[in-house]
Amino acid sequence: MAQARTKPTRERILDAAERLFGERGFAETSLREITARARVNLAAVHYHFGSKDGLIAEVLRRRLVPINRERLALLEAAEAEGTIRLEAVLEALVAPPLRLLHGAARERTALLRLMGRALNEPHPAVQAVLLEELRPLARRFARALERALPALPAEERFWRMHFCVGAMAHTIGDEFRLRLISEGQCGLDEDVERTIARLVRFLAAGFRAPAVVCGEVEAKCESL
Amino acid sequence: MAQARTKPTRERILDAAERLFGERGFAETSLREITARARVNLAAVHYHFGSKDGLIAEVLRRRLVPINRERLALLEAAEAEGTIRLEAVLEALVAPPLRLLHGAARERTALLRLMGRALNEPHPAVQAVLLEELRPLARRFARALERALPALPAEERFWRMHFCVGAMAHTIGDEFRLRLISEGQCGLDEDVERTIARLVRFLAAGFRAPAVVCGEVEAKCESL
DNA sequence: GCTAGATTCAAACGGTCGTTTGACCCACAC
DNA sequence: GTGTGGGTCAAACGACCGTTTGAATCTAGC
Repeated sequence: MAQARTKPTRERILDAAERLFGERGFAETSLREITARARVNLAAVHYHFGSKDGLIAEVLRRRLVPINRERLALLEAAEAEGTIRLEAVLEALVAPPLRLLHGAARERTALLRLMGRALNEPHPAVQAVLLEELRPLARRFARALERALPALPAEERFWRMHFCVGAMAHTIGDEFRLRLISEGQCGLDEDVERTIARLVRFLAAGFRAPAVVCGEVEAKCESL
Repeated sequence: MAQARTKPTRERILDAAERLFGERGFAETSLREITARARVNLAAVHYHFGSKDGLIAEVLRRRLVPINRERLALLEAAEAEGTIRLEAVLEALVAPPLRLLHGAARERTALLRLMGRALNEPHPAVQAVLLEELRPLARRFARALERALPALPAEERFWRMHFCVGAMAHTIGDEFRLRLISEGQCGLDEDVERTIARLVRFLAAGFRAPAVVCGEVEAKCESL
């Protein structure tokens, strides 16, 4: 903590904001709470970030950019092999954010709840950052999945990517409900690599399921 | 609309609140916006609901209670047969909220984004309602899944329920990102029953995947 | 027609919010 | 020493928030 005192103001604000946004939400956290926790003057936020929206965007970017860089690196490594393994693609998508759970124990729940929740935040400043950071990534992964599953119809592939993102975001952002479901038997404090393996296996099996074809809907009860 | 004018104040408030909460979020929507849209006096909110938190809780309950009633009805119907089919259990969970998409076209996005997002809302009033309404439901479904998949280790089952909830919530709440991923090729406006079939098949395949066992994590790259 | 209770109304309350201002501090170049 | 500019500070601004009040209005029952 002796070091924390000498940290530059800008980072102290980001750290405090990340923590409080994660615990309480963006709109429910005031700049006064953030600057009080960071032991910094209220006006410093506007000096360094321009506005509250600017701070929100920077809080998100600070974590999202390295995560996405690692995702792309893992994806390229997976593509370097001759054939693309579905599991490798999925792991490239879900592992980087989950591995951040190994960071400082105090910060981790706040940070990750924040990231998981940001996906569903209607706030325009939040959506703008996510759109900018995630759009090229989505295109890259869509192409990789197409190569890994050439037989799967495009429509079905998109829907399954959608399901996949939901499962990942919920895993990242909402440990609480897992504990509720399992009545305390499961939690994110178990080995992270095992959690990743569980998620990847679940998703891979879903992606490999036979596609739902036209005319099948009415008959699905009998056919399954 | 001639009828809408004669609707009781209480329902006019709920309708307007549902719409605005869905579009903008709970904290970002003021009671003044809600009462203005409902063409109702500001104080009517406190007369009918006690407080803004009371209104939020009622907005959620109005949709959640019938959905959960239908979920339980479908689940009991599925259990009435001798053996529990996994697909029937999953459909009982995901179909009721998705079928609400058939309601009035204007309202649907707002309503469902609201429900999907509420899961990740840290606001205490929101969490209290969800906890109360979802806890008994989670226990019922956990038992049904145990019967449908007796060979699956409990730990793995809980994790997969978690993944499942995430995929469902994201499907319900975030059509926007699906359109983004698919570059406009997919959307929730396709046949709802087919969407349900897609989701159920994806989830069922995930649930049926072999469990991740101890000691497997390090070797998973080679074994898969 | 009158009363009692339920509902609606305009107006204001105190508080908190994001933002702005202008003075102040201090390290460093000249 | 002096000026300069990046950074910090306390204080205030106007706007908007959820909530409260007390009178006005409506609706039944007698």
